[in-house]
Amino acid sequence: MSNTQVLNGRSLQLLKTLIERYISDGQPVGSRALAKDSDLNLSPATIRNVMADLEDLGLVHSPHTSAGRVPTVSGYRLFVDSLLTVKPLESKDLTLLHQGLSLSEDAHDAIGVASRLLSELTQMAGVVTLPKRELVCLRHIEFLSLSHNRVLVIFVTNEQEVHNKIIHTSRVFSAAELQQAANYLNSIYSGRSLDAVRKAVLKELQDDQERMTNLSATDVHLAEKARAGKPEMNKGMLDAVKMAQLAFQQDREKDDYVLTGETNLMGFSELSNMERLKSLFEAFSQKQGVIHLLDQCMKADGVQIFIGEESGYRAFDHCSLVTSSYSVSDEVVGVLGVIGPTRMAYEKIIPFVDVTAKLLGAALNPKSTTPL
Amino acid sequence: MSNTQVLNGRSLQLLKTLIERYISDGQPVGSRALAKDSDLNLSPATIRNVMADLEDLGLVHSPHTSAGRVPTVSGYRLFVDSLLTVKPLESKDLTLLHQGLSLSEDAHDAIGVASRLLSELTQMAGVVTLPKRELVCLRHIEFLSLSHNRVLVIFVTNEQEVHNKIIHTSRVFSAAELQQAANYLNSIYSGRSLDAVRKAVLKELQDDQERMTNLSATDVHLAEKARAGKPEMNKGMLDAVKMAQLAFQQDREKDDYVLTGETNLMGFSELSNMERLKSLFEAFSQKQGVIHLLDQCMKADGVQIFIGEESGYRAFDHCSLVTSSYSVSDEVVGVLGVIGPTRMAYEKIIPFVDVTAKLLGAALNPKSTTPL
DNA sequence: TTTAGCACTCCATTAGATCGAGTGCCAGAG
DNA sequence: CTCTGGCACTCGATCTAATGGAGTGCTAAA
Repeated sequence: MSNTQVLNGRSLQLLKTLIERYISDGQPVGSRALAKDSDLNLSPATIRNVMADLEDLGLVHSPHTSAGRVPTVSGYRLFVDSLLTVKPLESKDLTLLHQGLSLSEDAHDAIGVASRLLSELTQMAGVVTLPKRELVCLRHIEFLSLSHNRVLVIFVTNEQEVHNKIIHTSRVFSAAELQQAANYLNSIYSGRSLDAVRKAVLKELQDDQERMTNLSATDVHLAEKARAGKPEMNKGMLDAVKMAQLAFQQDREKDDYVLTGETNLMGFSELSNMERLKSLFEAFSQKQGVIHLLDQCMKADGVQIFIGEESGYRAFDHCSLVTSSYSVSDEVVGVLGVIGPTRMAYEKIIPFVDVTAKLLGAALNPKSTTPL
Repeated sequence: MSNTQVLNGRSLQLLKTLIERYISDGQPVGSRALAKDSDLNLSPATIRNVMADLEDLGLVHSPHTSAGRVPTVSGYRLFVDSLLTVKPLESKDLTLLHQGLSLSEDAHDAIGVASRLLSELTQMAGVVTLPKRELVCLRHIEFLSLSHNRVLVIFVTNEQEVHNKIIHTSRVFSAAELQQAANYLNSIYSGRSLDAVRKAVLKELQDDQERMTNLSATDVHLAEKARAGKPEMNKGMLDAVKMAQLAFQQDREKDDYVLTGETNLMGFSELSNMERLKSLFEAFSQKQGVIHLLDQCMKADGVQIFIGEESGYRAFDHCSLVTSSYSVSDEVVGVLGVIGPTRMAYEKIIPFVDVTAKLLGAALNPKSTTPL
């Protein structure tokens, strides 16, 4: 009984050839074809025995009695984890990537270009998340008074990106007050990450709260102590901090990723089922599911792959997602990848995604971050 | 021979019932069904004769010998132009529209809401163009120095919208210079439409050019004359104007319209053909074709309809587009509409689009435009 | 352990048969 | 002249049966 020694080199090699064949043809692979494709000189009958074993292990699957074999998700998994021989990126593609990304104006532009290149060169869908805010540094903040107690907050980050948001204030502020507040915030928080600013601002407010409580308790000693640590915060500064708090509080950006080339997915037969296609596209426009998936990929750095149902999202059941995180200054700030049918040319896509991530990271690198 | 008097009331009424029936069923309508549906008490045979006439006129069409009749594009056109009895908007929908739009924060928000409501309430795709720049007024402009001779331009418009753009300058400007330039521009151009600003700025530059030429020709007299009209422009102002020119020069916004609910279109059988669907979605993501189409709708005010091939874009061959322009202060500034299969319930969609346009206009109205 | 042979299964394709919806046309009624 | 009933005909849709081929599983022998 071969069960003790099932996953020997030979069966693995056969699995590999089977998957390669299936990826290129899209047809279930029969024992005869496999016998010819593999270098091992085996008869179809032998191959059939091996296939039976692989089927027992859940690595391949027969759509029906007299069809060949098709890889299962576990089969693909084993394949990409240990059987795959990655093909180096074609130099043509490398050139295109390099040119496209090095010419980009600002972060958003670079991300758009990356997404477009991913989708065009792979003929699948390309996706790139926006850099997460923990790693984005504040360069400059500005306030502008609007009508009805509303203030427009504009801030520029280290990636030359401009963000803006409208906040509601408790009273009307004069232009001078706003200017002063901005000056104050710029002097203290410029250069720190958005997330750090958010935390620091919260702390300031808490400290102030405490101080107030203490003062109202007329415990002069404690108030003195609290004040000792840092300079007294005057009314203007407090307003500034409050505004900053409103400005930086968690607003999961509406635009969390850039997706392009979705339409490429409509060409694949495994997605020609309208229901599947619809739920996939709905997932794309609802975004949150996709965001969650991509967030997971950000944790592990390097290339990450979800095959078929592995993602846990029904909409992605017949898709695979190949991602890689990209970094700025050795810190992971985002993820990019390719979405396509489970049957995709992993050996090409993996290095492709890998390189794109590296080049995008390089393009975003604050090479030119001269302070304001 | 009935050819002389073909389009009498009876045949028109039959055409109307046929189209209504076809719109609700999606099946070719036979003479028997039509005989029952219409109030005229006619035998199927008579109906068949009428149908033959309508077919000669190109208003209906038979998919094959023994099928019923289906309206052609001309049939639909006649129907919507003169046969249609519009149904008043359901009050439930009206309420939803009203609530959704009146709560919107800023222009972009309102547009997003409008698009979403259009798609959700019609179960088709909703589209809304951004207001065109001729009607958007500048409220405030600001410059921020970036690295490498780049300057970030931020401007706020009357719709509480913030736009930003990076321009490349010929030399590095100090923060003070930029501040001064912004002050200058704000004092002159604030409150004028973006388009007007663009034109005025161009004129300034031309005038200056002339003055320079004249001066270099040492024709003091002419120079004097040129100078007489307006105060001398100093170096700083010139820089400011040049920067403004860069900032406002035609950049057809990347984001010219907001489209939602595309996935609703995947449910319609007439779009279940993957090729059609793909080319339609490609048109959506390429945008320019759609923009051009919508621009056409902006010329005529009121509801505008493109049925099937009428649009001239192959991708829209099996779709209809019902649009209406929307206005702020009695000026048409944009278009909104619904995209669906040619077989759609025009009698409901038309008033729906009409009302949505009016409500969006109202929501965008500068009710709250207190100056800065 | 591998291989050849054989019976068997199942899909895909084709062809034929049948049914029903609907048309076109004609001849007769109003 | 208009409308209607009747009839032959067309065509799609659906079902059945037949056929071929690809591929398997099992067994027995090398």
